[in-house]
Amino acid sequence: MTADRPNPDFSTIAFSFFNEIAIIDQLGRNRFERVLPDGLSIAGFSLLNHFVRLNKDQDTPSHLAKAFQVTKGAMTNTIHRLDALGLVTIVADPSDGRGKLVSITQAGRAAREDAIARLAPSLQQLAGLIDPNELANLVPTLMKLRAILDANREPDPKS
Amino acid sequence: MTADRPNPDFSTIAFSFFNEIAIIDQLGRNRFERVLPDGLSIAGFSLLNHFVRLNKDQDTPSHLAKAFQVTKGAMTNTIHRLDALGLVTIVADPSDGRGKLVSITQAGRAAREDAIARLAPSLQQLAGLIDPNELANLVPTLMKLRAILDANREPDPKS
DNA sequence: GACATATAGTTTATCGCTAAACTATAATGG
DNA sequence: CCATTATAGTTTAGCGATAAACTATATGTC
Repeated sequence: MTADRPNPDFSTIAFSFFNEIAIIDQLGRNRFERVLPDGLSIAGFSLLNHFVRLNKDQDTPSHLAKAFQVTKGAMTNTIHRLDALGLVTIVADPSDGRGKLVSITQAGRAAREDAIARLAPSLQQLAGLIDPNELANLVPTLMKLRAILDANREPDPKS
Repeated sequence: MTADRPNPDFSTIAFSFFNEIAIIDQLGRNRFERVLPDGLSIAGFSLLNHFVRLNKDQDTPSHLAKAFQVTKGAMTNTIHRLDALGLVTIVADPSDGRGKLVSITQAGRAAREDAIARLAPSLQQLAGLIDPNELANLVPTLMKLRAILDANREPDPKS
């Protein structure tokens, strides 16, 4: 009678955990969003940042969607918004009639720099409030959990 | 030239942290959402759960919005959806012409029970994949961070 | 009591995301 | 080669959230 129910303690812990995660996500997202340049969203900034960090200047939408663990539709939207702002360019993939290639523009690089500069004060403030080590210690465990959750999704593995 | 920029290490850590948080939130949300009864969202379930956990059976929308750290508009939406499903009732507050009082119905309690039952296998699975202690150890730190982020939001404290 | 201001709730516009249907091109295997 | 199946990208509908404008009622003050 108890064996086939999940450990009640675990349920409680999991609820608390996901609840904190959800609130932190909301607060963090909000904090960064309101400081970003006009049309640039977190999604857009992350994409620009991706190009610079990995020192790539071309990538396909489908690969980007996988990298950010987001649906293709979401990535279409993000890319098209950045394109409208002139921060990326989209061209047909010469070697695959179905595909496209996305590149970051000079304006895109500049917008990323600008965004980082705007983010600085906010990060500066957090650095004064949070012990960097405490934060750093959390990351590996979160990565592990993320990997477990990612590898064990509920059914319908369509992609 | 470097003194007025945030510690680069901290920026990197913070980016990683919020990135993991965002992905975990998405995966967790998705995992639970697809297992919930038809019209019931996480927002709706959380609200029903709130009533039961705190053993309340009446609350005002504005208080609920604060409790969940959500805008009034979002709470209006959540409540109206639950009302449409018959899981809560909304009546005018007799002692305040502006206010309303939300109550959970019997159907709402039943829907919550049902949701918890449906959640069980998913939690069961996680319990087998994640060390409960590891998860439990994370929670206090996350709560502390959440409190800091909450207390130090960016400008425009309208609410 | 009247006016200024605060609070409760709703509405509308916008954003990012998912899911699912759809188009078009590739790749595979009789 | 042709039919099947897989993959790339787009589109549409729906959800939850924010922000800001709006209505209505309370409250505080002179």
